[in-house]
Amino acid sequence: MNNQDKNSVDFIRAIVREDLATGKHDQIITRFPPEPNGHLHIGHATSVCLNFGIGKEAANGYCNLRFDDTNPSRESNAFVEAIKRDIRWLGFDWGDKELYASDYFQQLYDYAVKLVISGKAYVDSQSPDEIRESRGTLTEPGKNSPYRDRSIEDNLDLFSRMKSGEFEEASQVLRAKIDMSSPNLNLRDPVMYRILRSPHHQTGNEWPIYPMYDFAHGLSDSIEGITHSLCTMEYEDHRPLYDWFLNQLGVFPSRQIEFGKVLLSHTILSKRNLLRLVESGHVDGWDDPRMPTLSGMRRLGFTPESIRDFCGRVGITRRSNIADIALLEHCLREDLNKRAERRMAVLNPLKITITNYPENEVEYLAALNNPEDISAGSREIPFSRELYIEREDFMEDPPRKFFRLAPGREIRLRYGFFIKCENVIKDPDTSEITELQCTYDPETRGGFAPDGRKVRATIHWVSARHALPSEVRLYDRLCSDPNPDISSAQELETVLNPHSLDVIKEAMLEPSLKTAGPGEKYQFERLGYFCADSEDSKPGTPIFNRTVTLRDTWARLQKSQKKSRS
RNA sequence: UGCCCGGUGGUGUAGCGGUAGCACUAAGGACUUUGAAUCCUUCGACCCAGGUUCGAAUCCUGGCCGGGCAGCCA
Repeated sequence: MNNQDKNSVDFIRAIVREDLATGKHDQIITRFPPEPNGHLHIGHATSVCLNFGIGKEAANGYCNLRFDDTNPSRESNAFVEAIKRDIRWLGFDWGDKELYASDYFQQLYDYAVKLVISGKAYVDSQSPDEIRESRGTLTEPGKNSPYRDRSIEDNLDLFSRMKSGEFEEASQVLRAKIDMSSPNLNLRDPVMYRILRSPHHQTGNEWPIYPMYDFAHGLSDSIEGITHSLCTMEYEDHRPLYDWFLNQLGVFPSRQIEFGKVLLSHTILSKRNLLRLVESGHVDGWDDPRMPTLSGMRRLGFTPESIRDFCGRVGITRRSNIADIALLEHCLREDLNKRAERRMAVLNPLKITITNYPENEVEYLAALNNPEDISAGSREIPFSRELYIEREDFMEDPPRKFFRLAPGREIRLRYGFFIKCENVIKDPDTSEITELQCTYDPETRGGFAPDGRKVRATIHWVSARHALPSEVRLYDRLCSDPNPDISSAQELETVLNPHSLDVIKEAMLEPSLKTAGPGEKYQFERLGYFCADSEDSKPGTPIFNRTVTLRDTWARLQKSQKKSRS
């Protein structure tokens, strides 16, 4: 049984496959139904990929984008636009199927009237408090409303007066007449319509009453002919109600199927806490590169391909799960490794002088843009007497296994020359190293030694005179804890990674980076993947965000050495 | 002590009656003009207890653990 079953699909695709095979459906229609009251995040990406993915895979299938806009008091058009942008960016397309539950308000109202006429719905004039009290609890049944047995005529009259705006908010509701003693709370005469005076972003002031989710959602699905209505597990208890409305009305029976939400380690995903982050100023807004929102991830430098790959690898099940952010990062690196052009940049510069290199000379050396993709070509980088290298790449007293530059040691400058450290210059007061004096071997141009001698290390560098000083923002995971417990954390600070952002005001970049446009992605060799910030970069002075580091075996080695020493 | 769902290595997932596969992670090694990438190796799991069966991760029962549900939110 050790052969990979290539036909293995998630349980939802298995159902779809079966429905096609049995002829239950000859066309598959799904929908992605965001409420326009927040931003999409990585958790939503699973659902986007699932719904649009299935819509795309099935023969002549498709997926509607339907905004679930039944609560005007907390929704807005700005969210509609942001959500559309994010889905498009992720790589999905809804054709002309940009739909709104509000498109069906009249139809939904007519359905409600039908239920009133058939004695399955009634207007309840209890206060919200009374309704809540009579609903019962998890362990006790509810009690019937005193208005439950109003005549159909009275109900019709009252409901139409609700619609014409005669009543105050919260004074009346329309409820389905089901069973106040049901063990499923959703079936205890759920509210179908309430009175809301907020203007609606799509329908303006046309309606004073709005349908509740349970009533609107399934019927909207049915109206659109949705065959498989996919949602997360918390709606499972709503399924009997979903089916009840469709059955009572005898309309197209869309099928609701639930799947488990995907959480991500080392971050926060709940709408409430994301909002807290933004409002408290811990992050810079919904698109702060630390945010797990799609807009934040886009700004950080994520590619849509990597996110889709991640969603596919995590898969779909009915279990609750927390995916490891390391998997997301892996998907990103894998994608960027083959696509991002390489550049050199020194984050923490240490000046070196090549003492045997002529004072005013400059020469240009060819560097591969992407060793993984020769078609990416090459570029020329200037070399001169004074250079910057990474401070971390030199140690005066190197430990075992440190292969980089050290006194008397020869290493290679990438695409440059072999250099040897001859002298270390320090600040006499602080004894901080201020400069290294090195010699180079002109015979090693391009990094090859004609005599065949080897060096242990190759490091990156930038010509001091030609370097582009630039701001670089080093982002890291939002939370230090893999599974931050924010339910009990009063202070967000207790779960946030204090080093989620370190700003380097003056990193030294290779000059070719001067023209990097917003959103352009590069690998800074030996450091990581970086993306020109789309908000704060100016023409000629890009600001770079570190999207993700390279895997760093040396850093890990150091860490474990430190640990074993202490 | 209500109803519903779930429980396979650290994480995610496959397996659907013939005793566990894949990916990520981790550890080691090869290679290397990125301590990257690539390649190879290794560690590592069926929640528990009964039952059915020649045979159970798969079916049944009970328990334990985790999640969801008491908005005129979605």
